[in-house]
Amino acid sequence: MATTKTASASTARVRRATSYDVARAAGVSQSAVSRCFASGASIAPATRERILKVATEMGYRPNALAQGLISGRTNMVAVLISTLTNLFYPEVLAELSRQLTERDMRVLLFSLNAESDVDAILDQVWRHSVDGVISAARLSDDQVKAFAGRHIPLVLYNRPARGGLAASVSCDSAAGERQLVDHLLAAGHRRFAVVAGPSDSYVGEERRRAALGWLAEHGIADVATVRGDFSYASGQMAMHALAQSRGGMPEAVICVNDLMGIGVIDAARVDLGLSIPDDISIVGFDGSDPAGWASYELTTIRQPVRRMTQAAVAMLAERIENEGTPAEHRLFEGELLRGSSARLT
Amino acid sequence: MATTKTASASTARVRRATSYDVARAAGVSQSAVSRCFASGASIAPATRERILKVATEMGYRPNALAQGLISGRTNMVAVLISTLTNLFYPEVLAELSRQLTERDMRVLLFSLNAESDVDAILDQVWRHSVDGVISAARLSDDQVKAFAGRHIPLVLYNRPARGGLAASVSCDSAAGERQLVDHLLAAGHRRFAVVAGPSDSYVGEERRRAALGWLAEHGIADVATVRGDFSYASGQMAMHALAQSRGGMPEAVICVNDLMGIGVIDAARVDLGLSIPDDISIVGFDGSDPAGWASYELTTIRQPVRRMTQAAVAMLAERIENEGTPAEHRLFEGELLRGSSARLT
DNA sequence: TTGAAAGCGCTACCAC
DNA sequence: GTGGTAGCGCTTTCAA
Repeated sequence: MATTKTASASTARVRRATSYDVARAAGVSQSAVSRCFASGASIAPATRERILKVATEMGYRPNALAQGLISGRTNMVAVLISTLTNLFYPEVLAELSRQLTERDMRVLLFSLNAESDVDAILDQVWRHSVDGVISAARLSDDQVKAFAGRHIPLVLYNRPARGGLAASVSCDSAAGERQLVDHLLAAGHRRFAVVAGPSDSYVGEERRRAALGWLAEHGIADVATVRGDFSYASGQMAMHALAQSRGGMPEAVICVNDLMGIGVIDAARVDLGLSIPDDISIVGFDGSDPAGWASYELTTIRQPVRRMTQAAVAMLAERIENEGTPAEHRLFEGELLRGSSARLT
Repeated sequence: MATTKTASASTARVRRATSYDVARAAGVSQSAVSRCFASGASIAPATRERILKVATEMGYRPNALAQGLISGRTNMVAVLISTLTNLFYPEVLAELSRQLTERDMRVLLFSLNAESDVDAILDQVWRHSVDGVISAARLSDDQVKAFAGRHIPLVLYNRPARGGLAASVSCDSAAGERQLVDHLLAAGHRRFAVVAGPSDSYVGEERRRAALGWLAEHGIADVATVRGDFSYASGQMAMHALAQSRGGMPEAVICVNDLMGIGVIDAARVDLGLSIPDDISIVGFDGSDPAGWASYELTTIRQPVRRMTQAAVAMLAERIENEGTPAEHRLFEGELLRGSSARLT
């Protein structure tokens, strides 16, 4: 009975059970096995039971690679995210992962840093046939266009696409900064400073412009601006720079993110011996956990991460189902968290 | 010349260029195209040039699904990680992503929370044919065994496998706690308290036992212990519990992670009006960024995340290349960061 | 060096 | 409801 084609047991590679193995063991066709694991396939309950039993015994699981290759759907979503060491992104990523898992999708993670070759990363995205992409990373217009060219749904997170090339969800920077500025104005502050982000950061610039714009509306045009890189240390440095500027110490400092706000608080209190908020008011943006810690109680705007993520995932899912879905931009308003880092009256 | 098989242009689905398309356009066989994108394949430089040129024009990229299906290698590594909202994991994840990318591997991310069905997640891992797995999440012995059964290399991060079932890298809890305890003893403290993690946390318990054990070695046996859940809020609550315990206020509080240490500091200073480190010394474990912030300057153990991750990735890569590589456990010593949250003399 | 041919494991479509 | 059959896009022999 032995055939020359039979590999000796000792050298046989360990191989996962395939639908053919299950079919043979259950005495059915391979198609039947396939239908067992499909959703709305027509199969007799009895047959189904039997096949599933055999499949379980053999530890059979459909091969996602083969499924993806033939069906054109991989149930994988690429998530592009920059600087995970930032306070805000880990929360976004955790939420994204949770929500995508809920919809039976997997996360192929690409975390970018300053040195990352974005085109090389996009190349990997193309090769892996992901069903869609959610990006919280900087993408050039050409890069965004490449998605459309390849018909891969793209949803941008906190960075609107110019020209409606992609869908997006974001937190309303203008509304947020208006709330913060109003809060500070109500407390009687008139001498402001802004701690901005790098000039190539979209959200950073948006928040900076929004704050300065709203201040200008209220007749406050002479606002000292210092740039940081969103980090704690850059917040500290910004505070020192403001303290030494010939304009004199501001009454209120508007930081475009929480982490720099925390750095500013520490520099003001620990290094400069200022009392907060008596000597100086400080506000941030994000609503990250540390902002709420008792040592800071930073007045800030809480981004509705959960709802934003929900929207991003829903929009992506819709575009995966319906290729034609037009670009859409959803703006969420953040909530003002009144901490004790800014004067109240 | 028209054939009945030709789909009309208007209804044709947008399709990625395949190696056949490139082959046809370049006037070579499909095999030649394949060899162009393989590493050590024999192909004439001239042919190669020509094919690559055509491929670029057509935007051709090898399909990772098909490659994985035929070659048995997907270049995907599953990363299992719990509670991304923790301070330490985002850093680990960022570093893992960076290092795996460097080795031309992709990260399939699975972020677990308390409600996650780990078996369902493992099921997805099996189906996606990943080349290996790095896990910083709780896995049962049976779950770890399942990897061996399926011949999928597994490296555990900060959680050794019982019985040498998997490779692992960890930070030496015992050595770390010894350093912390020695530091506190040198400052003259004799009344200690420990803020531990949940009893089902491996690292948490390891650190708790290490601290208590080393204290016992030094004749200090009566140590108040409070359990938290690694969160900031639980650190605050732990401090309040200690303050109200009939044993009286401890001189030194050992927290098994930084976040609880920070919570303890805030509760002690803000709520209880204690001065740190004059009234009480507090130490943590991890060496996360916030621990170094000027408001805290937490004395802690810095886990060498970079080296640990490097080791984890190297060990995984070796086991992917060589199936037989035996289990190995690499322990890294953390570095004591002397902050101002603990008395120095 | 090159091309032909045989799959990898599956879904989708077709008869029955 | 069920089984046969044709691919999905690629790597990998094996001859030429």
